[in-house]
Amino acid sequence: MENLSRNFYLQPTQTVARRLLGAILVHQEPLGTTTGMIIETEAYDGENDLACHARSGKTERNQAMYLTGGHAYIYFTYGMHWMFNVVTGPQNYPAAVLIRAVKPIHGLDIMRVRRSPIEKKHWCDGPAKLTTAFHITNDLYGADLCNPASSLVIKNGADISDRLVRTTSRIGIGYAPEPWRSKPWRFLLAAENAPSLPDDL
DNA sequence: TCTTCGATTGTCT
DNA sequence: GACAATCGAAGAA
Repeated sequence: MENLSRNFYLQPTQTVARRLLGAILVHQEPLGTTTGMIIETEAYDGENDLACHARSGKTERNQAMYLTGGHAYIYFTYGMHWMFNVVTGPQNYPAAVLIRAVKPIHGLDIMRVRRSPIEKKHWCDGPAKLTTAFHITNDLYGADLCNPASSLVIKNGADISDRLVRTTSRIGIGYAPEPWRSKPWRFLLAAENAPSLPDDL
């Protein structure tokens, strides 16, 4: 199973968001390795997208969005939650895909400790939930997901057919004006539709 | 199952 | 000083 390539992340943001469905998020930690299949994403596409954090230009917080595709953009919000995004597109084009949900595969014992007493089906079904279960924090800000030596990578997973994918408008961006608020840039795969995996992870 | 609401702090205006 | 790419508990139905 191979890491997704740099070229993969240089595709248009919406394409990357759609194609990340079925891919495998892998975090190697001292305690062990946690993995999960990505089942929900959102695309944020450049300074012209008024729902994107880069809408007001480059700041200290969002500078990672200006890196070349394939890096991690991580930020803190609502006073208590970490969010994990994957930067897309060429350098200096601020776009990213928010990873909103994954289906846990490996490292379940580690996740159980972190997410207890919540029941398993809710361990990773929200963007701040999966960062807790996978222990993704600001330490990984700007990390290169294409570097094989990186502790956080995304691997090629299952090919997801269009009939299993739903799109909706993005969540939590009520401040954004139209047409951005209604752009169908959220991509979902129902957890029960997520294919099972080869067991060579 | 659905809806409401409090928690809590970094970042930008 | 306002507010945020949210979560989870609690209460209603």
